[in-house]
Amino acid sequence: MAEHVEKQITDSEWEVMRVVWAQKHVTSKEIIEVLEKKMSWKPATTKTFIGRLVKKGMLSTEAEGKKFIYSANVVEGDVIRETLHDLLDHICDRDVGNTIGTMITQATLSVQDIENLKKILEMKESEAVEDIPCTCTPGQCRCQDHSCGSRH
Amino acid sequence: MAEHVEKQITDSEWEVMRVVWAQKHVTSKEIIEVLEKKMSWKPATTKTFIGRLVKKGMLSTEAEGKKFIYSANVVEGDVIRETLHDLLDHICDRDVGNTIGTMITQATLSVQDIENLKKILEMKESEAVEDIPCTCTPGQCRCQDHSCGSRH
DNA sequence: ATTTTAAGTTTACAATCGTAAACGTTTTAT
DNA sequence: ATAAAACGTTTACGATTGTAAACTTAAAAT
Repeated sequence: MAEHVEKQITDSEWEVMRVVWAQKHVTSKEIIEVLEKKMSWKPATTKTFIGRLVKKGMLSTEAEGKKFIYSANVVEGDVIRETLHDLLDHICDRDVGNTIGTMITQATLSVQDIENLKKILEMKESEAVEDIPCTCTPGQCRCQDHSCGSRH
Repeated sequence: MAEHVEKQITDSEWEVMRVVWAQKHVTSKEIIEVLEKKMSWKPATTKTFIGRLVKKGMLSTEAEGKKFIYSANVVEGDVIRETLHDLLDHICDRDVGNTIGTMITQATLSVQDIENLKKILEMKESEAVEDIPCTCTPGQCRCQDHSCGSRH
């Protein structure tokens, strides 16, 4: 599992994928209905995105009976992971911890979530490093100049 | 602080912004040099992105002496927050906790980071909810059908 | 003072994206 | 059996993005 998703998906395509992920296999009619409601897209618009996703290899079609049934070729988690990875590519490694902190601060979490996260953090403790090296390109981060704490 | 950043920035533009954020004010020459090295961009390419960022209002120019000095109109943290927010827009509220978990799992964290995050989590505990309501559009998430745990 | 050089601005151009109509087939309803 | 509806495919078209050359003007070097 955890296939590497090379292809990025756009915001609009993501809307379509969510419908497919939510059901296991869907017809275009269902996708169109959901997004007509949510996004106010004309049926033609949704059709375009479906077509592009099929071309990109994100969706599979199988003629079930007479019409097409769509199913996803990538799992939601992988797309999320890939997106997060892209974001982390834009920030200094030393700043990742703070960014996660921001996320936690802004999120609504359940007691269960917090429980889980605490557990994950504890496991992380074993491999925690004293000082994270900055691997930024010189000129794109202050860490090189003077030893900066995180979140400059 | 924490201005709302309406304008999205593209990956390429982000590269430019990082150079500006790293120094407080830079000349185009410096930006060009850094990105010629890192991205193998021709000077003209970097110039284009600088121009677009100025037009978008992300960068300010002030003629210091004879030439221009660029400085950022948005802080890095806000752009990061905005990007994270956009990502969260694509996933079910009930799944945010897990997504953060994924992030923590994949990140390299320092002992200090873990310490901080634990503290944040503890503070979060007070406002932790028992069950996070799913606010997804019907048809884009399974939570509606049957009570699903997070990460379906 | 002229020529070079550097900086900023314009123009270019293909690829992708958002948005959608039009078209060709196949089903389904009349 | 025909007409109408539905589905997938093509075509369209302006906006944004990545990539960069060309142009203009001002500064620096000779």
